[in-house]
Amino acid sequence: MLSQTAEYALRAVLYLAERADDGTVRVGEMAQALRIPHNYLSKILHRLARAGVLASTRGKAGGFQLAVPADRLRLYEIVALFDRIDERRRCLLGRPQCSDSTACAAHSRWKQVADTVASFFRETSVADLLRGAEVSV
Amino acid sequence: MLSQTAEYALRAVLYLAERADDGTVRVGEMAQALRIPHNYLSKILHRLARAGVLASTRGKAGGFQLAVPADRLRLYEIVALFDRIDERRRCLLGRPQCSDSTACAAHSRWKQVADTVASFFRETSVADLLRGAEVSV
DNA sequence: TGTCTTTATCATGATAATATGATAAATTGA
DNA sequence: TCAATTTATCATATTATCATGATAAAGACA
Repeated sequence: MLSQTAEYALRAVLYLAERADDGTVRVGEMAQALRIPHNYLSKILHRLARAGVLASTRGKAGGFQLAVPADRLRLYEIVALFDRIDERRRCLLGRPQCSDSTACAAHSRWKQVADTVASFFRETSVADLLRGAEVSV
Repeated sequence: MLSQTAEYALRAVLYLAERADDGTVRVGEMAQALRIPHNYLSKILHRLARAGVLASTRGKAGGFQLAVPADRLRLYEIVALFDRIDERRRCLLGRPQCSDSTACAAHSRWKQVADTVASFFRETSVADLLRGAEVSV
C-alpha cells in the first residue's frame, strides 16, 4: 500500500513521537530499533527534516526530533513526501482524464474507495496513532 | 494503487467483456485500442488465460475471450494475479504480526480503510463496472 | 503439404526502487 | 586546536518492474 520508503518514514516519525521529550534521537538508534538500513534511514530523515517535519542537529548530542506537535502532524504530510498519494486517488484504470463528468467504467465505485483512503491519510494525525496504540495494548 | 501490469490486465478484461459475443479478439487489436505495448500485453493475457480467466486460441481467427461470465468474474481474480492485494490489506507499518490482538499503532484505524479496499476488489464484478460505464456515459 | 496468422516463449534492455559503502561537513567538548 | 561524534552527501550496487525484439509452436485453410 505504501512504498517501503514511505513506510519507513512513518515508522520513524512514530518512533520519535513516542519519545517526544527525550531530546534528539540518533539515526543509529532508530535504525537498530526499527530494523531499517542505517544510511537509507538517514536519507529519509534528512528529507523529512528539509520538509519541516523533523528538526536535525549535528555533532555530539545531535540527532532528530519532531518539529511539529504530534497532534498537528497528519500522516499525509509524511507519506506524500515519498508516495504520490493523490495520484492513486485518481482513475483505477489509469485514464488521464477521469472525473464525475468524464467517468471511466470504474469511476463511481472506485471514487468512494479512493476517498476513504485519502481521508485516512489527510485526517489522521500522528497523535491519533499513538492513542490507537495505547488503546490496543 | 495498482501496478501498471494489473491495471493493464483490468483494462484488457474490461475490453473483452464489452464485446463479449464477438468471438475472439487478437492481441494486436487490443494493444492498439488500449495503447499497451504488444508483447507486454501478450504475456499478461497469457497469464490470465493460464489462470482460467481468459480462453485463448491460436492460429488464424485466434485470439482471446472471456472464459468466465462477466457477472461471475470479480476484480480480485484479475488483480491478485499481478499484485499482492492481500498483503497490502495487512499492517500499515509493515509488521509481520499485526492483528486485533497484536495490534500496531495504526491497526484499528487502518483496518477499516484496508477492508474497504479489499471489499471493493472482492465484491465488484466485471459486469458491475460495465453497468457503471453505462450509467455514467 | 505448405504458407499464413496467431499465441507462446525466450532473451535482453531500460528505468525506478531499494539498499550499501565511503567520504565530507558540522558541532561539541577536552 | 584537535579528536570524537554526528548528520549530510556522493557514488555505486542490487533488485523488481516495465518494456522491447526475436523466435518457436500451434492452428486454419488453400
